[in-house]
Amino acid sequence: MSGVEAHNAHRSRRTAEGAENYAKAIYQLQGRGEDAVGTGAVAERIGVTPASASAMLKRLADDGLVEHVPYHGVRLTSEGEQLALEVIRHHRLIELFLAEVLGMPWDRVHDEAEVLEHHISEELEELIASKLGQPLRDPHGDPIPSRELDLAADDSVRLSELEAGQSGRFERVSDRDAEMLRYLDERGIHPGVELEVSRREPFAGPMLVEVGGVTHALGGELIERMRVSGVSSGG
Amino acid sequence: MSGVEAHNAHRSRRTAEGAENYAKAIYQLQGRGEDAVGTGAVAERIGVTPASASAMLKRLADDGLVEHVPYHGVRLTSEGEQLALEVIRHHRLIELFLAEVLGMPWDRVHDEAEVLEHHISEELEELIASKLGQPLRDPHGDPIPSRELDLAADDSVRLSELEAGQSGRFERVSDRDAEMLRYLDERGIHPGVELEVSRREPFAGPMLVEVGGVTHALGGELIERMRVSGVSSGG
DNA sequence: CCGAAGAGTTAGTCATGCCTAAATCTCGGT
DNA sequence: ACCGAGATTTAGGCATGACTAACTCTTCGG
Repeated sequence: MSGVEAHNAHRSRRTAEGAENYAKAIYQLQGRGEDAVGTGAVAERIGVTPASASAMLKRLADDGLVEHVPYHGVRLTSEGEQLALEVIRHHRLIELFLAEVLGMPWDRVHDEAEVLEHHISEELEELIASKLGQPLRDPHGDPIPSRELDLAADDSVRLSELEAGQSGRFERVSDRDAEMLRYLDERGIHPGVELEVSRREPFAGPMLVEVGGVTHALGGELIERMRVSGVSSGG
Repeated sequence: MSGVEAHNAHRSRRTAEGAENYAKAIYQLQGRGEDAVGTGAVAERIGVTPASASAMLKRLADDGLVEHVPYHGVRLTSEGEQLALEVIRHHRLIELFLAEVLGMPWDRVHDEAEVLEHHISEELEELIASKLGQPLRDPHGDPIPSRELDLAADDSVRLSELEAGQSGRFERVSDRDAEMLRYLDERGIHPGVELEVSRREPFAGPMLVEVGGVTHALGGELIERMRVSGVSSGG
């Protein structure tokens, strides 16, 4: 009996795992856009039917995590945003921890973190963060929210937006596609490396990008997902 | 969609968290005794009402994890025992990992492991085991089942069974009582230390035990829970 | 400005687990 | 052999979260 209460009294009222996942999904779908997020988009992101998402969004609204205008989508409340950032902090700390401390390949840390992010205590979160030296970025270059849940502003642009001749630092790439991560890993293309666009082939052709003296032909999907900062023209 | 399937295809058919907890509880209640375990005992261990346990035990029986004779208790099938050992392996590896690698105090690793044991992948289990050098015991001295789920036989006896004058090696202590662990920790009494029984006070009085040149008066509850191996008489 | 396509919601189920209350079984003692 | 105490199970609910099928709302094209 007492064990159950103690467990549920994690912070104030235990947040269900489902709520955490939805908050995170909505946060990431909102991105920098101000618009409300549609039920269908959330459903697709989570991997459930729109009907399921609709029911869940209503619950989240009841819990004060989102504002829901029926038929017009949801927007996170600040409470919901806090929750999302907490989960994202967990996720990225765990990813980095698995990669750095346990040597798990960076294309596999995502799935593991996706589960564990909901199950670590505040204490373990802090121990992990300390062990890693309060890191600012995860293995894919995504910024890690601070303990106070502040997230570094991101001034990166899509690699696809660069013109031939421009160069910059490879900043980050989505962690959700393991294939893509393996592809980049095999070519030694990691966040932090400098790269320069040699040429852009027309008709949705590949972008020729020079990294460490080697030129790679990167496809359209990839250069949409890769983000670059500190872009400078010419060379 | 694909994400959900991949996640559920953990091994063959995903084992629910509840089943894992019940299997573990039943395993530990069975101990070396051959008798079936009663519904009430399981309920108490898990921290639910007997009604809840009864319903759950029926489900476990349907899933082939236990044999359930209504009104006469349950016994793990070998499948159920495998599941229990798998969870126990996770639990103890995680406890040791938290203590060794992250420096979490040994009186707090239990609660964290209790949650995480259900959520680590086989791959992470193996990475942790490798990092720790395929360890044989957790921080409380409990043996860790091997990857093949073999568990070292335990020839330890309760400290309470020792007579004055006998000595032995403190082998293990239950991880379930954080108070007790803190108490022992403060006195430098850890698994592995040699100890000798100086005297036994009558009328449920304390046992006077010498550890590293210091004599401690240990209460009845404690010496019931502490286990000792390599007992030798006289000195 | 109306009607259909498509997005979103409601209705009705299911599975997992827990609860209380009420029934039922077992077993020891007379 | 029976009775009652105590253990156990059944009955009926609730919460979380997902599904299908059916209904409704919004919006866009003609």
